[in-house]
This record gives sequence, C-alpha cells and structure tokens, in this order.
Amino acid sequence: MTIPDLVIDRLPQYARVLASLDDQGRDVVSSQEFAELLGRRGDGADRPWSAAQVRKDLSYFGRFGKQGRGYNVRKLMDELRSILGLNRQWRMAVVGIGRLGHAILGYQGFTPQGFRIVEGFDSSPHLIGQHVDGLTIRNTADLEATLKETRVDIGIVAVPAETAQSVIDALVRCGVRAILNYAPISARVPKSVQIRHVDPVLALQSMTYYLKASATLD
Amino acid sequence: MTIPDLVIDRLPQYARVLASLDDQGRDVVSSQEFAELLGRRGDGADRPWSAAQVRKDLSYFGRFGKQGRGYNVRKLMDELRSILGLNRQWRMAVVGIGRLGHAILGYQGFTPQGFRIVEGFDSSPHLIGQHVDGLTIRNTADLEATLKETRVDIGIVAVPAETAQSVIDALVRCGVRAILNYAPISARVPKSVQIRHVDPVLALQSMTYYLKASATLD
DNA sequence: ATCTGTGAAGCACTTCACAGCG
DNA sequence: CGCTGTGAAGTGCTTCACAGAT
Repeated sequence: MTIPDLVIDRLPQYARVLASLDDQGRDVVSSQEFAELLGRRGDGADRPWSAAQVRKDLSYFGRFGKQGRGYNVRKLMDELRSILGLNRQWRMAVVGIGRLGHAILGYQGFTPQGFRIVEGFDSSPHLIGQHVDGLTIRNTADLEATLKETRVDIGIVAVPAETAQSVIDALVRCGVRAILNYAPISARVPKSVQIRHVDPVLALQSMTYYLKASATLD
Repeated sequence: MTIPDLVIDRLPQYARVLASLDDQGRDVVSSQEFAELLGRRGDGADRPWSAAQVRKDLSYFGRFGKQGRGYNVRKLMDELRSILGLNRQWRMAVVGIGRLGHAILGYQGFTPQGFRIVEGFDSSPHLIGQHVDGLTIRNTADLEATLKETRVDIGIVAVPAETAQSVIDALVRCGVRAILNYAPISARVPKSVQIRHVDPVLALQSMTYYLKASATLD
C-alpha cells in the first residue's frame, strides 16, 4: 500500500492540533471534532476538512481510535510524531545571513520542535566570522568543506534569487537531502532530495485572483 | 466552466518563470521548455511539471500560444498578471511587530510585486508610536477604528499563536478579505475570506517523514 | 447509541493523443 | 514539421455508507 504525498503533508497539521488539545488537557477527540478544529486549509484547495478524511488518513498508518469513543489525544500525537520522525533532533544549516537569514536565526519556533540551526553561512566579508545568535558565520565558499566535518540534515536557503540555485546545488553535493528554500525561484533538485518553498509573494499572488473580482480600485 | 483552485495556485509560478525568461531577453517559449524550467514543486505532490499541464492550465483562460512556435513570453506574462490581478497596487497591514513582523516590514520582495505595507500594529506600549521602516506603529486595540479610515486589502498576521485567531477575527470584522498568516495555528475564517499560511515548521515536518527512513541517527 | 475503519463509489485533476494551424 | 488546444481516457484522492467494536 502506497501512501499519498498529500496525506504526509497533512500529518504535521494533525500533530499541531493534537498538541493544542493536549495543552488544554483534553484526553479524547472524535474525528468529527478534529476536522472542525483544523479550520481552513491555507492553500488553494478550499474544500473543508472532513471527518472521513481524517479517519482515512490515519488508517494508512494503523488503527489508533476506539470505536464509540474516538482517539486518545496523547497517544495519537505520539504516534504521529513518531511517523513523521519528530522524536529526534534535526540539524540545519542556514545559507544567507541577510535580513531574512537573521530573522530565521532568531526565530524561536524551530527549537521546541526539534529543529536546531548548527551552521550559518554568508559570502559577505563583513559578516564572516561575526557571531549571530550564538553562531559563528562561516564563508559560503567553505560550505562543502564544513559540511564534510559537521553533519547537517536540512539546508535552509535564504540568499537572493540570483545565487539560490548554485547554493542549492552545493548543498545537494554535500549530501543534504532536504532543503527549505526561501528564495523566489523554481529550484531544480534531484528526485532523491526533498524541497519545500516558503514564498509569501506566491501566496499573496494566488489570493489576489479571488480578490480581483470585487475589489475596490486603487 | 469552473477553474480548479489548483490551477490558480500554479499561475503565480508561471508568471515568475516568465518574468525570468523576459529578463533573459527570451521572446518565445514552448510548453515543453516551460515545464522543465518550473523545476520541482515545493509541496508534497512530487509529480514533475508536464507540458500538457501547462497548456491545459492556460487554456482555461484563453488561447495564448501560436501553433508551431510556442508562447510569446512578454504577452503571456502580461496576460497572467492581468488574470491574477497583479497590475495594480495592493494595500496591506501587518499585525504583530516582533522579530518576525520587523522582518516582514523590511522585506524588499513585496514592493516590486505591487504589494505595499501601509499600516503596522502591535499591542506592546514601547512599540506603539515608534517608527519602523517608515511606518508609525499603531495600537492593535485601534485596529478596527484605523481600518475604517484607511482601506486595506490584505492582512498579515505575525502575532504569537495565542492571539492569532482573535487578530484574524478582528481583520475579518474590518472587511479584510485576504489574510496571510504566519502564526502556527489552524485558523478559522468565513468561506468568503481568503487565507494562506506561511509556516516553515510544517514544511520541515513533512520533509522529515521522507528523511526518517535513511537518516543517520543523532 | 456512538464513533472508528474501510471497501466501494464518486469526483476532480492530470495525462493522453491527435486534429488543426502556422 | 513543430507545437498548441482540447475532448476523452486515465488516475488518484476524497467521500460515502455501513459493518463492527465498545
């Protein structure tokens, strides 16, 4: 049985809702209530979440619920975190320490989820050697040499569009198998490498299509 | 004929590739080459782009190509920008001027695409009244009063998870019909309001599923 | 009575394949 | 001959609906 990629994409959202329920001290939740708590999908597909989809998605991995009762919040959360590989530390390197890179280094949301930034690279001479958020910035030219010494699981690309593809290529050569790309480009990577794009402009540009019709003019 | 939301989501990526081709002085592109330039989808669905999909997507909106030649880069780009509503200015308000909010205010990528930040809100007394990137920060408590005076098309939410839903509710009450949410929550908004989430942690958590299998241990 | 797990049905998007135009 | 535009076929995800467990 092969698991659709779309299902994998939804699991982190499930895990987050469960963490929130757990914080509130809730022990049990039904697929029905779960679907309501998932709110609106933040992507194009504007279909609401359904209880059936939650049950079906979970059924790919096992039988986690109790008929007549629902799902144990804590247990299901632990299962999902295990399925997603979140019960360990992941080591990340950030390339590009401009405004965006600084914000990424300072972001407080990674560590509690087990994502740790262990290296920072930039090519600007007045940044190399500087200490930023407890990290010594290294020269991007030394990326490949450094990553031969230090294991890094995930590369974060925060350089300008012009140099992004070559940085991605370098990361791939170093054996990095997952890339989080903040640069506004359509990157090319081998099939064996995971990549996700974070691009607020693309998100905005798909919303304006729907606004356009009834928007007041500028 | 009804246009799938998934098609709308792809159009901004098409527009971006065309802009890049235009920069390089290219006049014409075939659907085949176009698909290759689109690189890897940065989402779960790991299927490659196909020439047929590009042609099909474009055909929802008109007949923009020339048989035997391909598509005129400039013309197609203009068409797409018009379809997406990108040939005008969009006014945005940022709520939450912490580290993330600061980075958003300073981000250079919005303005060239026609997205202008015209208001900034925070609830912290030592930020209210301060000038940040040419903007006077207002009190979040005055959000509704301010947006009665100044038109804002899009709300950007950069507050902590705990207060995000209430900020979103306030924006919706003000008639804001599109929201870009950076807070790590599953937000609830009416169907008439567009919402997109920017969440690097969710992106990371879906990649680790695929890394898990063969990753070296920590 | 309630709610899960799941084959089967339904549906929506993608891909095919070719007519038709330049 | 090359490449678009597009009905039709194919595919894969979603929803249905109900048996089965508590």
